[in-house]
Amino acid sequence: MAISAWPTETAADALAGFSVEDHIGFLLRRAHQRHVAIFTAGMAHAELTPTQFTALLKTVELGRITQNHLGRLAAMDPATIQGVVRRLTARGLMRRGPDKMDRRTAVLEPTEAGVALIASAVACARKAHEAALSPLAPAERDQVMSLLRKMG
Amino acid sequence: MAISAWPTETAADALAGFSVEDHIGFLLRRAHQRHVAIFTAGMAHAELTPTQFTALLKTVELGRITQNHLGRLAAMDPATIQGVVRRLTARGLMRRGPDKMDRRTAVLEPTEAGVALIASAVACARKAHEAALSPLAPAERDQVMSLLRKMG
DNA sequence: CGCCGATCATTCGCGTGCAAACGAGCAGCT
DNA sequence: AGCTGCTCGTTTGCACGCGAATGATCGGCG
Repeated sequence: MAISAWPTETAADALAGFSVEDHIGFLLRRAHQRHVAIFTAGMAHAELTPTQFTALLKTVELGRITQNHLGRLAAMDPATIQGVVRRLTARGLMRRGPDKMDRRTAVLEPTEAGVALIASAVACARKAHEAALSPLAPAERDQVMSLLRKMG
Repeated sequence: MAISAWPTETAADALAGFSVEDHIGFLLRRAHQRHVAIFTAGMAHAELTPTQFTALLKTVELGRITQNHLGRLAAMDPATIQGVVRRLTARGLMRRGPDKMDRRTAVLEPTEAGVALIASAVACARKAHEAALSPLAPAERDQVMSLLRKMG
């Protein structure tokens, strides 16, 4: 019997049937990379990264919001949102002010420039969304959005 | 007519019907983040990041490979794979040697420690794969893998 | 009132991810 | 031989992303 003649434990055994290309993490990383590339190219004139766009848009939508709260809505931890907000305020796209009720928090609100920029940025984001999904049929686009939402 | 009474251009117009949560980039970023968290937790004992795991696995599979070639297979650009390989070689999981035929390239190969580590790492990666897909039904898992492959 | 756990924001360190620029080496072509 | 264009690998700079630690503040509870 050929099977019993195999070594009991080999690296090949553990690797059998495993391919990185079939790993969900690999596919997610690749798809995300591709979207960032598409988004960045389309957003060239506005110079907003995907995370900066998300943070600024949420701020414009909500008007006044705490930094950590904004981070939770935008799926960024406190350490990350801190840097994003710092870069956006440095560019004059949002403003930070103190909160009279809670001296720990910094309340954020968009500036005129931020509101003005977000309109054209949304248009670019729509195009990036379409471009990233362009390899898929319309029904498939709905599917992948729904499935990713469940995985979130 | 109410419509003609509206302002010609407002930020609200551009934002109408747009929600970051419905943007493919946002969903990809969130799903990817979640997978990295799951993978990292499961790989705690091996101390391999997803990219390090991918690079090491590919090296073990192929035996001898050029750094840039490895990067292409693992979906990392030259600047990124350089850092990944540097950390893996520093930990003694792979080795770099010169190529007699082409003095530009550095040929990589796994060490004994690298081969030994990859076996248990693959088991952890399988678990992370299952855990990341756990919110989905079996048929949906195949769907999302197939769709992400098309988007790659 | 004082204490204590939770929350807010910041900082450090490490690891991706990529554009851009660079020097070295290879191959083909004249 | 020289030239040209390509590839290989590296470095720098910037931007996420997060674990962990820190300090300030808030809230509730005794």
